[in-house]
Amino acid sequence: MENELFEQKLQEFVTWLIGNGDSVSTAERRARRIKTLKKAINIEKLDMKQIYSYIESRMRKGIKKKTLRIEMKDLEYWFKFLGINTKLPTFKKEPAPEPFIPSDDLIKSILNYCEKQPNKEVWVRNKLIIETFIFTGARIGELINLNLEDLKDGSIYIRSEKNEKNRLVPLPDELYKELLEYISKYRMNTDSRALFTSKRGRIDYFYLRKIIKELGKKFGKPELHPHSFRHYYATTLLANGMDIRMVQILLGHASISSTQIYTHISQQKVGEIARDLLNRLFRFEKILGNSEQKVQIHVGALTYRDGGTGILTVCPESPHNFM
DNA sequence: AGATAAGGTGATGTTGTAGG
DNA sequence: CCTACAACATCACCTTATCT
Repeated sequence: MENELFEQKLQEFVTWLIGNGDSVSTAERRARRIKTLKKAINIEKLDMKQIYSYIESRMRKGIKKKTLRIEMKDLEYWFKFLGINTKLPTFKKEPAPEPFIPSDDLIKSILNYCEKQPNKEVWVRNKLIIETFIFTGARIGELINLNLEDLKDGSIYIRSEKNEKNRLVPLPDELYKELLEYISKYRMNTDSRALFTSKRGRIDYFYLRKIIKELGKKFGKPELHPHSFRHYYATTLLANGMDIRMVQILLGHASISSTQIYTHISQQKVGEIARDLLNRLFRFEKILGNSEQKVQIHVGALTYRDGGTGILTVCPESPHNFM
């Protein structure tokens, strides 16, 4: 009885949120969270003490601040809906964990495995899905929504459902040919428009995730997931010298700061190169350390701003002067 | 004007179901 | 076993707002 009343109230809350500009799915998610929060705290009236102890117990359980921030925001909306304007605790952003980036070897192994499978309808498709991920940087949602007509003139048109941030990305010639061959020979015609299909129609979000997940596990990398390929795409382009502004366009980022998330690996690469060089310099120091001899090692050419050139040299006795 | 935080929502992990 | 679908809690990506 009381429950029905609450459900009704929640429904009103959802409508209210939508009126305030939330999308349907966000509004429903907020309502669901309020329902969960109701089990732990009094949501009829504001009780800060209770809220603080709730936060404390959640943090003890190891729940991320990000999650708590979302929950507090939802509560704020809820109380606002009830006519209570309040400010609840907020939480500083935590640094994002390192993303998993598949190695070249892992990708080779997986593609090799796909090629060896007898069931061509499934595995030619799976292989091409992975290659499309790797060579376009598409998100899983974008890949699933690809249609036959999106493949044209050696490029693929990636439609982003939200914000109309669509983009045209180039495909390697070979991959383009393989995709055309897949369409004519292996594609299951269970959906009139979808590029990648299963027995029941357009390939399913959950099913595709499972395929990728299990391939990862098969090769000892359970961290692999569809978004890993997007990281691989971006870092490969950056590591091979592509300008970050071009990568931004290819990934469909509105702002460069989003693309910069992908650059840390290239920085790591810079670190490796630097370490390699420093190790060599350090060896010189060991060998020559006791010697009176002063040796200068040329490590590279320099171009000055005025156009002049010089040689960058390092004295092994004090290699730390480098840079 | 560039850094940083907040906010909205898509993505993921987990668990479970079910027909071939 | 394989393919496919679903709910849900939690988290991360990306855009926008805010602050220097």
